[in-house]
Amino acid sequence: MDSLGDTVKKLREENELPLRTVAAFLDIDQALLSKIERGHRKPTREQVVKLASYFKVKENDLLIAWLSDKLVNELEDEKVALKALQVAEEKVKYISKHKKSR
Amino acid sequence: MDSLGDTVKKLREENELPLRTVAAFLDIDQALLSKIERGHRKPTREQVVKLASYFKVKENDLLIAWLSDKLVNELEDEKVALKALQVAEEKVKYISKHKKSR
DNA sequence: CTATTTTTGACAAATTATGTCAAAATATTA
DNA sequence: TAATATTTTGACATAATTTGTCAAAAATAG
Repeated sequence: MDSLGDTVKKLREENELPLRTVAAFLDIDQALLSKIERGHRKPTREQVVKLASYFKVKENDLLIAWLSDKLVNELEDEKVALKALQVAEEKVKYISKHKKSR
Repeated sequence: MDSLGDTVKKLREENELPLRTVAAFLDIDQALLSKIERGHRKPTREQVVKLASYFKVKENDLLIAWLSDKLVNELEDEKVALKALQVAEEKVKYISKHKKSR
């Protein structure tokens, strides 16, 4: 049940890299990367993509972790969170079934 | 598979009210309500709550429609949308099982 | 045709997200 | 322990997005 931040921190530590190095690759301040790892800030999509290529892990895996974090975050303390997720799932299925071209 | 906007529009038309009236109750410009009904703008949580009480429908039903719209919107064109929703569901379940007080 | 209602698009104001900096806290190692 | 390197924090600036208004155009009703 890892958040994206946990995953990134693990990857960075496995590779024994300081924040500085990875942050430089992402072209952001190391303070920001620290916050991202601890879940105090949300990275951008581009940053997630860059991280996947940097650590050579599947882009989709990181994107799923990132998106699901965002969804959870959006639902915060809503009591109907689960129901909303289920309805959203139906809607997404419906849309993907009915979408033309786009 | 109705969006919140569709639901609100139906409710308003069933009650044969002009945008003007409902918008006045919400204390917003009617143009904004028009956009909300057509899904071109997202209402705030407070507005959704007000709408539920105005039309005397279950607050939770509108909130679920509103939240699921937001989630779908956030997932937009992501190919991993469904997976992300499923992971988010697991995370929400996990959190609600482990949350203390809050 | 005239009135009313709805929709649209450009714009302003407010809010939230993203990033930096410098200092404080923590960990490492000489 | 002292010195150095790393990480974390919080205040702040900037950028981006959201939320709302206004006025005019389009659509609908009478």
